Amino acid sequence: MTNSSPPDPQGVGQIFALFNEIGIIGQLSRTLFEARLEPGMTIHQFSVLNHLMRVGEGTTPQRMATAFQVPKTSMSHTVAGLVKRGYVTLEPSPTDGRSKCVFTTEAGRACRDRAIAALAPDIAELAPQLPEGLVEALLPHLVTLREVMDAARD
Amino acid sequence: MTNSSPPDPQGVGQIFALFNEIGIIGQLSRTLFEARLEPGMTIHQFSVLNHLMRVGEGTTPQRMATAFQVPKTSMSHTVAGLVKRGYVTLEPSPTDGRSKCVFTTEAGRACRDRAIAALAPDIAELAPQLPEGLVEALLPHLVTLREVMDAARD
DNA sequence: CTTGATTGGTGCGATATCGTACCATATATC
DNA sequence: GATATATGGTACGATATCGCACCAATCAAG
Repeated sequence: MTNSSPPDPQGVGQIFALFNEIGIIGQLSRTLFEARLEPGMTIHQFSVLNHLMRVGEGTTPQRMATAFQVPKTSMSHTVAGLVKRGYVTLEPSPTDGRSKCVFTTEAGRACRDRAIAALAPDIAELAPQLPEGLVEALLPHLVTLREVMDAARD
Repeated sequence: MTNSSPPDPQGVGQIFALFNEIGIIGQLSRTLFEARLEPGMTIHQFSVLNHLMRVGEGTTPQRMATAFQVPKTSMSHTVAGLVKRGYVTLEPSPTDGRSKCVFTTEAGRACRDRAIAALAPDIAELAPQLPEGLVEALLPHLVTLREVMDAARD
């Protein structure tokens, strides 16, 4: 407990530990996921596919870059990979000559469904090992935490 | 809600959403952290430094690789970076001719303290924006979730 | 309309991640 | 002790991530 500054205004150490746990769990779930995705497919690629289908088709790479909090060059690379696989198409924006718009293809939707189906067994195996009500207890609080952090980045 | 298989044994969709949130928050906090670490320093490098000081000096790279759930080549690379910066030393193991042992140097400890001090203001700024008791509500549940997942990987 | 600042995207180079193959040491079996 | 298997680490190549510089289109002033 690096006890240097005064009194620890409001559980800074606690929040630090919180992010530590979240990071570890994120890493564990990422490894879990990647093992089931089709070879060569990235979590990011899957996430983008998922995002398009959940949030809406036709967003721009830049918007997804900020949504995912990654540099635009990274998003560019991810989208390029999906294009190469034929899972999304990149159309020039009809309203803004600089932008492009991303749409999932039929193959993309199928791929996403396949991926989720491939993931489900692992999750179903994990589920009964979790204490009753744990997920329900965590999820809403995590959502608010994300919302606060999302809003906090000016 | 990919409604393909039968009845969704036990909130598989919920758990999926849970991991989704955790992944996003992890990404947000990673970006937050990286912005404050000294230039060229990775989260992984900081995590290793932190791990050594919290869990114990003298572990082997391989043990840390499994602890962090990353391939051993990645851990090797991370440790090499820390060695190059003079933050850890790699000694041959006295009991096992194959292994090496990792120890933090004085500079390494100083670096870790500096990093935490650099991070604290951001966290302190975030803290008051969080609902009362949120961290306390989340942390224990996240710990058990991590423990279950940790135990689940045979 | 012209100038200057902003914004979306790409090209490129440096570094990180990670799978495969490989080597050395250790452990098990006989 | 000899052989087989397992384990820790490294070398190397392929891909991912990301900062920086650049270009084109938009927007804001004047």
